[in-house]
Amino acid sequence: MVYTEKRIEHALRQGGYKITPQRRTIINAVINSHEHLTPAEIHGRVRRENPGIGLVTIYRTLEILASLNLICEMHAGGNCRSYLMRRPLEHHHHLICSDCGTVIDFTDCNLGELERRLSKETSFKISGHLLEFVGQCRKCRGKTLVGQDINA
Amino acid sequence: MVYTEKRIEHALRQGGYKITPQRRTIINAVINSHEHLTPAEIHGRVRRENPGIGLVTIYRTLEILASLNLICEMHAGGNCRSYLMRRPLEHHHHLICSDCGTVIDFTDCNLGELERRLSKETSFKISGHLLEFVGQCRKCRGKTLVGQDINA
DNA sequence: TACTAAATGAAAAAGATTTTCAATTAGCAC
DNA sequence: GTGCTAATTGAAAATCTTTTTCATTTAGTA
Ligand SMILES: [Mn+2]
Ligand SMILES: [Mn+2]
Ligand SMILES: [Zn+2]
Ligand SMILES: [Zn+2]
Repeated sequence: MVYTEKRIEHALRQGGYKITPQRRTIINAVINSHEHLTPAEIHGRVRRENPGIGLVTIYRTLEILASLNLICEMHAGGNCRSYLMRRPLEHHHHLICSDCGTVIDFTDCNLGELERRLSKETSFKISGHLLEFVGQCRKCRGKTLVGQDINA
Repeated sequence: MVYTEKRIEHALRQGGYKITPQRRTIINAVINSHEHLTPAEIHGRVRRENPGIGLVTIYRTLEILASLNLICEMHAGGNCRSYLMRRPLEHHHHLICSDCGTVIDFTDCNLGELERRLSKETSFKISGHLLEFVGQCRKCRGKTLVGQDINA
């Protein structure tokens, strides 16, 4: 199921939100990028088409889109800035280069059984999960010799 | 293997860092908490023992401790502030309540095989992973009816 | 005890995100 | 189409978080 502009606008309407030119522009910027963008980056792109648009509107729109599950946030290791990214075509996860930031998507995670067990043991109603592997890409290997575990 | 003050100080010395009263206080604050604390929260606690200590010193010390793998950061969904947390006794992951922020640790993740495959396919040298489940705890359930997927 | 590089804290700077509020506008009723 | 109204927008200010600078202090060592 692909997230087209039409579908996203439909979802917005369903949620009781209005369709404004600003929102249209933002949605297009996000749809048309295959990268994970920060609000500031989205602002930069959106301005090319609509120079007057404010960064605040980006934040507000992204918040709505995220609340409707149309896009979502990404939390990379290292410096924990909030990176917003486009909603992909399907559930997937990331493999991130800790040096250059390259992000590779992958789709299989097989966490269903673990999720079921946790849910049972803790009485949580689990609604999602975040899985990221961190390492060094081929390019970046050979420069440093670190190897850190980002879990805790 | 438990991270006592002594062991952490040893690791600092090994890394070429000096042991200062400030660092001692910060380490103790982190060791003695079973919660995940932000730099500001750590500052608050540390000040009770050493009122003059600056927030900058917290940041600097936490950065060192993280670089030595003695503590690490946590990236929760929702508002992506960087939460620092104490290094637990072993590799583990989190189950987080999206409403009240309660964090439950769990240790099994069985990601070895997936990691090996990814590593092979992408030529990444994988050094760690981050796995978090998000949901609603028992208490918080019954209030709202959301159910979001935090992946992308 | 003296030396020196490392560490500290105050203050400023830099960034990111949120709040406020007056002006504008999308969607709807007529 | 016209007008109404609540939602939306953007500028500015306010908040927060994190980093940088720099003068002063201090831990570790000889
Ligand atoms: Mn933990
Ligand atoms: Mn992705
Ligand atoms: Zn890389
Ligand atoms: Zn809860």
